[in-house]
Amino acid sequence: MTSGRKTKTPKSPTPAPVDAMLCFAIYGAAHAFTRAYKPLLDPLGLTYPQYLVMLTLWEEDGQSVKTIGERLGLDSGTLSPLLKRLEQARLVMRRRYTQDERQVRIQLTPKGDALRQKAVGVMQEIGSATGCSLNEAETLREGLVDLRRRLLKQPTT
Amino acid sequence: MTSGRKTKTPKSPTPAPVDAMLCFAIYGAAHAFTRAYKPLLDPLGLTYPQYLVMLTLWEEDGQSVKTIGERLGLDSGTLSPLLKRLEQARLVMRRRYTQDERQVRIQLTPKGDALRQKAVGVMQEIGSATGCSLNEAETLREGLVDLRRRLLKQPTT
DNA sequence: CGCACTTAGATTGTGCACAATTCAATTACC
DNA sequence: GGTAATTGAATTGTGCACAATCTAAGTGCG
Repeated sequence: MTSGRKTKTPKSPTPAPVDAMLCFAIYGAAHAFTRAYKPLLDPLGLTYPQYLVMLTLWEEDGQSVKTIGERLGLDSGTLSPLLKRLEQARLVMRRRYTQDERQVRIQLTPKGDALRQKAVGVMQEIGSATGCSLNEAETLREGLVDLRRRLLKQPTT
Repeated sequence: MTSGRKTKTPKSPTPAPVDAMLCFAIYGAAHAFTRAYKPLLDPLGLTYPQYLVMLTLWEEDGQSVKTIGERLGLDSGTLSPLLKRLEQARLVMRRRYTQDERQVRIQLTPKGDALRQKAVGVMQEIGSATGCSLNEAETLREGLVDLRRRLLKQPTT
């Protein structure tokens, strides 16, 4: 309540900035996450988006590009070069399915699978960095997932 | 303790993915926001980060690049080209301060100031697209701001 | 078969994001 | 005054993100 923000330019209508503040907050939190992960991921040779892709593969190996894209909300234009870099780093292999040669199956190499061990430490450090209880984190997560679903549901009109 | 999430590949240790899920959620929500804004911002000729910069200028005109960067958490390497595009679009002007010529003062043009009117509509549409009550939005926002603060507070070791 | 249609990935072009570097202006200290 | 250190922007290089486009493989229907 109160919402005592000082507006310094009262000449034109500046509407209640609640939604603006929410978009600021998400924007800032997303970047903060990326920055917090960076020093932990650098020793592993992974960027943050690459780490997210590896997480999905550690959870289930051998997914197609499309499947990974659906989970992370990314398209092939983003994933193709990213997966190429992971392939160059010898963390994954890319093979066409024999039944349907349009699909590319992404599989962990032994090196990529082994990296999972180190990732465990990363997750723990981030967990402590957030300083959240599991309850807090889960509440926040649910709110975000909900928000995301609602935002994507709009056909834009 | 407990952390009863189902793991699909039990062969290697996949730790409780609570934090991983949170980082997924933030990542996804941030992208969802960008996508939700895109069709609304396209007619204005703004990208989402450009819109955020304009929001800060509508709130307070004549800020330096450094000030804008601190508010949004961006550095000059990101802002310089972005502000140049806004200048090319005749939405802002860039002038050096006379007292300290190292600083660049970003000022709205009449066109940039006028755009504020249309932005009001954008904010309202997004507000309804989220389908959140103001309370929900505010709770979520506070959680994110908190999280961000804690993440950034780590000196990384 | 032959043709339109759909789908999976890859490619191209624009723009954001940051680390590292460079440059100029200011400030501090002698 | 003169040199060193600091500060504000800009530049360069790498990588993410998406729209639009393209190719090739699969599918449907006559």
